[in-house]
Amino acid sequence: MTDWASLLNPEQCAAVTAPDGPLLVLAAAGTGKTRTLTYRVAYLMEQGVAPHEILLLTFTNRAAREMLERAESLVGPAIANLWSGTFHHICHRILRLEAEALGYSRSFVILDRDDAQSLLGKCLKAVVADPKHFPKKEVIAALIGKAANTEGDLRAEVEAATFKDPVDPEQVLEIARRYETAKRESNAMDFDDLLTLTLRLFREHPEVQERYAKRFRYVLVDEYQDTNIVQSQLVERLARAHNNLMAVGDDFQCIYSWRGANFRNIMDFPKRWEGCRIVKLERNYRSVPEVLSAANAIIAGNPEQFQKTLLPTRPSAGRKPLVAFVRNAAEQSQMVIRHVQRALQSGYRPQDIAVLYRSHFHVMELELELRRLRIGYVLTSGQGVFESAHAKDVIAFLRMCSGGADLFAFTRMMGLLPGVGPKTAERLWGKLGGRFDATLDTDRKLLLSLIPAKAREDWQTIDGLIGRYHAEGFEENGSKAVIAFLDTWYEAYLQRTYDNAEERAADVSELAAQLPKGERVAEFLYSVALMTNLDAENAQALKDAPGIRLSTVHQAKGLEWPVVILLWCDEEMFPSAKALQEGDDSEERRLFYVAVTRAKDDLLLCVPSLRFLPGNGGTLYLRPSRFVKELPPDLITKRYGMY
DNA sequence: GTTGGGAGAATTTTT
DNA sequence: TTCTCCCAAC
Repeated sequence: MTDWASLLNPEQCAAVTAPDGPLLVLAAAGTGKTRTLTYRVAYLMEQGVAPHEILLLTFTNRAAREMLERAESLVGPAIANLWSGTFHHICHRILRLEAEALGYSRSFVILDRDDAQSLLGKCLKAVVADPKHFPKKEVIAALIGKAANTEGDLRAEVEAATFKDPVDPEQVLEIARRYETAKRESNAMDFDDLLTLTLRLFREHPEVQERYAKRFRYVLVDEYQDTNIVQSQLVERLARAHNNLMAVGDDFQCIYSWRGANFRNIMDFPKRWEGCRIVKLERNYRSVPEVLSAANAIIAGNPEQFQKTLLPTRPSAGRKPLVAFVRNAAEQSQMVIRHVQRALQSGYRPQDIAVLYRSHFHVMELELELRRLRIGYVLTSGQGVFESAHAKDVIAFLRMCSGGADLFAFTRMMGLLPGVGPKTAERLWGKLGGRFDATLDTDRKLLLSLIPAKAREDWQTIDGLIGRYHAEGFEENGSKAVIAFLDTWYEAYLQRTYDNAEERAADVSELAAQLPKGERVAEFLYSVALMTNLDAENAQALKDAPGIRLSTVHQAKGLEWPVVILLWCDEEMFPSAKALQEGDDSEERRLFYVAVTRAKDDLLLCVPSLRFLPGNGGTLYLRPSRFVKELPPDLITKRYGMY
């Protein structure tokens, strides 16, 4: 028997060893949330709960992986039978088994954002006569997504939104209907569908719901403050029968309400789950007191919250957070680089240092400067590895080779051929009868005969690759397939299409190297749409790679570094002007709080006063962020100009 | 129908 | 500066 009390502080121990029933753990930043969750898993297993009876839901893939790793070190390889992952992953896993109950085939494809939006764009064009005076597909996509994630009414969403030109809600509804139909006809689901269709599956098929609810006798949810209505209903349906629900979260760190996350879910948890135990974790093991004081001051500005104060356990560092007022982006970059050099001199490793920012574009100048000076960095934000055109081409190729191709992969692949565009691709797909199975010689011969003369030679090469794919067992070794594709045909395509062909080819080689070993290509393809740049096989390598870290604050959630530098602490930048249009600044403040609480020892806030606008040479004067101004002067050190 | 050039717009956060 | 969309030429 494990002596839990000796391994955990009293509050953590209370959470870990809590009896059956609903449990809410309010875990402030850096108070051992992950530790508590993983020990809870270990505790349950020691009590005789089988791993396959436990469901562990997280918000990011990284959190899921980290928790599994840590749990494995406690309980050993049996942990493999535990279902853990993001809501999207778990729903995906369920739908792969149950999709037929919803009228989908089990081999449905997942549309990533680009695919989903271009499909939506087609529907929009079919409905709207004058697209110039109609919101763009991105805007419509956002409205549809908002309605889906909040179980809301699309018409109400449209009526509540403001547009340049008046918008007829009927048209938006019609676009949404067509989009639904289009997805169904092509056996495709977008990200939101993974959640909403699983919920519908449970609603319409109580026996399926019951099967999963029975199986998962214990449901554990991380980052509960960032769940949306659909997610909380899914949890409810899985856990209501047995009440063994553990929700862990911090209302201070709710930063995804723009995606439908509703921190009411955590605020109302005690009401919805009668007899729920509440445990507060407030002892912070991460940061020095100087950082915590600043964090507490920032979050105090928000009205509605569970009262929690970060209590320091570490000794003082004798150094307050530094607020550096600099002139512009160039000076900010210099400041960052000097700060990094100082940190390195005092013994930190590059990977101990993180530069955080509100939006991707905030880091552009710094990135260029780091590159110029050949300072190593790891950028974990921006376009994902799998989102670039060349990566998607390669994945489309794999999809064509491995089992039955889907419309989206087919269209993409055909579009690469000379003289073939969307219309021809559509026609070909129609003539194939809406299917293509690369394992069938008849399908391959038919397609080869249908390809227009102009593209025939290219397609013959690729068709040969498809033949080799099956003859040489590439299905078991995806990287061989990718390399063969690149060498035989794709590199030449890149050369004639892009001016940065070498870069892209190198990317593809890298991708080939990253393909999971020992996994069938089909398995990889199923979930590739749910992977982000953080989830590639080399995640571990990335974790240990040298170089300072550059990341958005959102992506930094759950992580920590000894030294944290925050860029662009200015009005309009952080808080972002766009976000303020949506409502009050409380979410931006929570986001700022998340940024500050990532720092263990040392925090630098950069406040440039001037920004060059994109385009031709305009400049904009910036005022220091309200979040900086709100910091009591005695908690920080101010510095004007460079070191 | 496809492709490439040119004009125009634009920078929030993620599964 | 970079991507996206639209139009005109093939």
